[in-house]
Amino acid sequence: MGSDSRSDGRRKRTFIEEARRAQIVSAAIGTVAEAGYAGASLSRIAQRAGISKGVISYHFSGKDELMERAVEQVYSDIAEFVLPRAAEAADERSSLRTHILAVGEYMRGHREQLLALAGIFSGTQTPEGTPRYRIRATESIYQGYSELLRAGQDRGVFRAFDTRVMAVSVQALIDGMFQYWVAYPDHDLEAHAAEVAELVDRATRADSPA
Amino acid sequence: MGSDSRSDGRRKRTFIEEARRAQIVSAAIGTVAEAGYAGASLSRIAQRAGISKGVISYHFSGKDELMERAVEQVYSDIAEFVLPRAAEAADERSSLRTHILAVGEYMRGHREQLLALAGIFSGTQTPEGTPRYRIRATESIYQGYSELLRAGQDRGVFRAFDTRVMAVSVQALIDGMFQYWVAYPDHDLEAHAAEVAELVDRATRADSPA
Amino acid sequence: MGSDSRSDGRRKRTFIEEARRAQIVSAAIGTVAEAGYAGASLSRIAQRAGISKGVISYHFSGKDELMERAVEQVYSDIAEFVLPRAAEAADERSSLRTHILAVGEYMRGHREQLLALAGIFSGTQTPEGTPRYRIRATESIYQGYSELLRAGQDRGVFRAFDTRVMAVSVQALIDGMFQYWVAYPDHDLEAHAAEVAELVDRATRADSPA
Amino acid sequence: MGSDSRSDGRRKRTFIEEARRAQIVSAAIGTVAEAGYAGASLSRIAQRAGISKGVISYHFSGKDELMERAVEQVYSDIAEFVLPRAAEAADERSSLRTHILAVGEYMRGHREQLLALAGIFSGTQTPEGTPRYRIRATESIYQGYSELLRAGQDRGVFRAFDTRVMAVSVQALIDGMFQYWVAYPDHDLEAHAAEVAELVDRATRADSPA
DNA sequence: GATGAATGAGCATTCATTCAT
DNA sequence: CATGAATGAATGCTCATTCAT
Repeated sequence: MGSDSRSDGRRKRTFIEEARRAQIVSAAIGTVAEAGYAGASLSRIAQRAGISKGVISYHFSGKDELMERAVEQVYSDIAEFVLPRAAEAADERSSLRTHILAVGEYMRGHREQLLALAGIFSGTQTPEGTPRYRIRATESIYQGYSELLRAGQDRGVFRAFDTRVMAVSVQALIDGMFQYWVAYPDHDLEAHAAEVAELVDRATRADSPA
Repeated sequence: MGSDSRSDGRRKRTFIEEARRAQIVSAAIGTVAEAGYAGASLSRIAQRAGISKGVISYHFSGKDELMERAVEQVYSDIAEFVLPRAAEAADERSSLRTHILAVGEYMRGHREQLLALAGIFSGTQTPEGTPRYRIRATESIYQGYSELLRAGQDRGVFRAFDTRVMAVSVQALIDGMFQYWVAYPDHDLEAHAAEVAELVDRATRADSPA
Repeated sequence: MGSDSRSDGRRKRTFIEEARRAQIVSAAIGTVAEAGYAGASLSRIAQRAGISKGVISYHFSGKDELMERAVEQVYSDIAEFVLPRAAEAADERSSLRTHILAVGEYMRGHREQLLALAGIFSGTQTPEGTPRYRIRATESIYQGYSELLRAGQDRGVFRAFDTRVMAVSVQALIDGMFQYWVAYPDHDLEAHAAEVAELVDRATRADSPA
Repeated sequence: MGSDSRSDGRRKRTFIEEARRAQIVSAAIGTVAEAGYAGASLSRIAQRAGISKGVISYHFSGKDELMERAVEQVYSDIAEFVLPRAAEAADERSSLRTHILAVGEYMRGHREQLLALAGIFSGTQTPEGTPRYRIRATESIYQGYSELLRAGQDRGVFRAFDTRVMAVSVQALIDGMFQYWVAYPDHDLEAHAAEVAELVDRATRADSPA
């Protein structure tokens, strides 16, 4: 450690070390998606990555850290897909709608990643102590929505409501859509997303045309 | 078996057997709420119930059956609380709002039960194969909402929308409310429920004042 | 106990008690034949007999005694079938041959009993201490053959050989025939028995036609 | 797996892995011989080997595989002892006799191994379904004898008989000899083997001195 | 006589983790 | 950097047996 440590507590990593980590995280995502969190033992993940079990322990402090990184990975992939699309929207109403539709679109093309996300969230849930990293992850989502909603309220596009609760609700609707799609894979995700977008629009917009 | 079996496949149970089963289910709920699904080993449940591990195996075919019964227990308790209240509502709009508020109210008084429910759902989730009993449980909820929504549509109280998607969405909003409350126990559940009720009302009602 | 005890240590048994015991022994035989010794738990045996587990414990000192009685039962059934037939034989050579053929014949009609016998012998085998009752059971068979063989030797029908070893060998040939039939149920038991009878005859008879 | 697998399905094994496996198999043999199959739990075997229980699971897929390997070990040891001796025999009659005597001789020096063999055979016996590996093991013995017997018949050394039945019978006589010796450890194995060899010779040889 | 409820030891197995090489 | 060998605790479950009713 010593000279390799940084002020933020993270070691400097070589390029090939990062590549190994990415490879392992990817194998972890695939394994959780395929076998569920309970079935995703380190040896199974190692097997899928074509490496030895010890390598995982070498690169990650433990299973927890690995799963945390997997969650981060998926979240950042989603954000990378959704945010640019939402940014193009004309106003907040349109942006909110676009968010929802874009997430639905992303889901359709990345079932495995979403499955892994859900699996990890489920598997690591321990009541009276929602894992730190999970709070961190969802918190940033809530704040993104909250800011959007408040901006819309300020500009008179949205009605008055508790932005925090509304942010939680939007995310809940998206989660619910995903969960339903997991249980019923043939479900029409696009139509569902459109219906949810409409629902949210009606629930949030200023009672306009008085 | 033989002469003890019934046409519905359930054995006749003595009073004291039912009492034991109820006691064990209750211990299971408490343990899952406290330690999460992963931490709710049979021995821990037995310990909490003050009985020997074997007793659980004696009364239940396995951990799966026990957890299934726990879910059933919680669901029927919720229904017992919510349904009578919703039944008194004047019309479907009011009934829907009452549903949401009543569930919120129930949650406040039964955190442990809800925690257990969430823990069991999380812990038994296996991708590509949502457990039969879980589908059964949620399905009945979806159908309840769907019927209410359709009735409201027929009577002109609700606008046109996909009742299935809306049912899933209402349930998702409630789940989200609960999850948020789990992460932030000091959160104002009552206000949250009211906000959700308002959200749903706006999203579903016929655009009356045209 | 007291006044009910007898000099030989066995209690006097009522008629219905004997009936129960016979019923349980029969269920034990059927269960071992069907599920193997390992699969023949007391509860399974009780289930097959249509009684409660406790009844077995009430009538037998334990699983060991029950299995012992089952072995006795099968042995005495076999003897009842074989001995009269062998008794009609003209001389010892003929009697020995008849023994072998009769046992083969009995096997064909009582696969279940033999299966149970083999299962119990297998399941209760503990090296460095062949169970007492098993020694007793086989010992009486060995002695039966030994007497027959010695009588034949005395009368010049059989050649000189160690009668004990020969007795063990005859029984081994029969056991082997049975084991083979278990592994290959379509095997022709009658032909096998005839071949074994011929084998034994050649191995034992006085080298007469010098 | 992947790159470590071979066309025959067996992984390449390091020297030290083979050593551990051999050590564990040896401990398994000793434990079964001493405590019987039922008493040979993995923890007892591990204890005897002076290792942790997990090591067994690490090297073998389960108890079944371990026991299978133990059987293979004993069989190959016996074959290594018996076959060279039998190969020196002048003709088939002599070879058959030598087989029997050599097996008897081997038994005297390897009681533990034979005890284990018998224990495993007994313990894994399940009616209506003799374990695959056991059939394979005995089948190869039967075929060995069958070939020898047929060769002898072809050369006129042996009389006409069903070679399969005779092979089964020879093996049964050897098994019987062993079982008797287990029950009566002081029994004269050498004399017994000689008597069996004589028995078999008389039963099989061409009725020469016509 | 009979029952069903309860016990508790024992089982095979899985797994995250550690460590010498 | 990477490996495979080893650990040992923990899990769900089975079962013969006991005992109050």
